[in-house]
Amino acid sequence: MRPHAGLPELAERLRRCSRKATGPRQSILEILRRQAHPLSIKEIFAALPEGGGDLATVYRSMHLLEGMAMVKRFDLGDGVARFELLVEGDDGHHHHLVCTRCAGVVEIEDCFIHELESRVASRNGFKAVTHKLEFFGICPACQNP
Amino acid sequence: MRPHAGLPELAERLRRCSRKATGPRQSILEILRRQAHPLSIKEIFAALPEGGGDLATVYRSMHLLEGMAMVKRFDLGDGVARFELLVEGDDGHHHHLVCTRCAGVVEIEDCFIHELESRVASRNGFKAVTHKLEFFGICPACQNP
DNA sequence: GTCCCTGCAAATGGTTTGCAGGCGG
DNA sequence: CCGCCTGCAAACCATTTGCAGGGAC
Repeated sequence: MRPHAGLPELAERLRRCSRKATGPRQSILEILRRQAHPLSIKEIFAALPEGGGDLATVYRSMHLLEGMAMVKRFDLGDGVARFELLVEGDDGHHHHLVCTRCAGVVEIEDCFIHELESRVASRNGFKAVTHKLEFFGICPACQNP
Repeated sequence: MRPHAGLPELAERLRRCSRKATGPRQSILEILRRQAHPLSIKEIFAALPEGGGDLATVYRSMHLLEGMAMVKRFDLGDGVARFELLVEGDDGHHHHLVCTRCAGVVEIEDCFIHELESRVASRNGFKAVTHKLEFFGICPACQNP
């Protein structure tokens, strides 16, 4: 995976879209930049510096960043949205293997479904077909308590 | 797909687990029995006969039925749980192709992921690995408005 | 100076729960 | 009869929104 851009470059990407590189937004991007795994809104909010932003602001920021394709939203099936920072120009398509005991997450690099995707699309006459796929299981650490 | 059991047989399955075959539960099973596609709680509730049950009762019933493996829960990514009736002894594993415009659902019979599943499991040392996979696209009807 | 953003608080929508009475087995 | 179930209402949790003041450019 390509390394993420530095904070100044991320801020630049915001300004390029006539969006403001405000304090809370830079904090959020910095938090995501340090994380290999998807973070929930609550986790991001908790990692914010003291008084560094409001929960509603985090929600609004994630919406904005998602719309700009600067972050990608993942649904790990527990009713909580999670986000990962995107490398510019990458669509961030990949999957996760989630431990159902400790909620730990492993990134799965390969995506093996694109061929199936086109088969599913043509068989049913659908266009613009995408997919969501996540794996669940019990991680090594949780197998021996 | 094997046809679903009749209502008496479904009621029998409840009693076998010392659960009561009450009015609301039978109504819910009857509604699901007629449906090929997953139904949301709201949809089930709306299909109930006049005064045939409370919304909370539907939630509680779906929980119970899911625990008994009489229904399967699906998450189509819109924050609403949906349910399908299960044939006894079947785990109901399959996937859906969802139209992002009209929310129509096509059932995808084959599951082609089980081999990948074991590969993902052994590579990462996980046990009991399962997966969730749903496809999204634009259905034929919605392509020509 | 102009809008975009923020903080606060209240609203929303899906889902869960506490409680007292009711019905199935 | 006993305990599982139900209806009603209130609680919960993630997320969204209205509003007025404040800051980035």
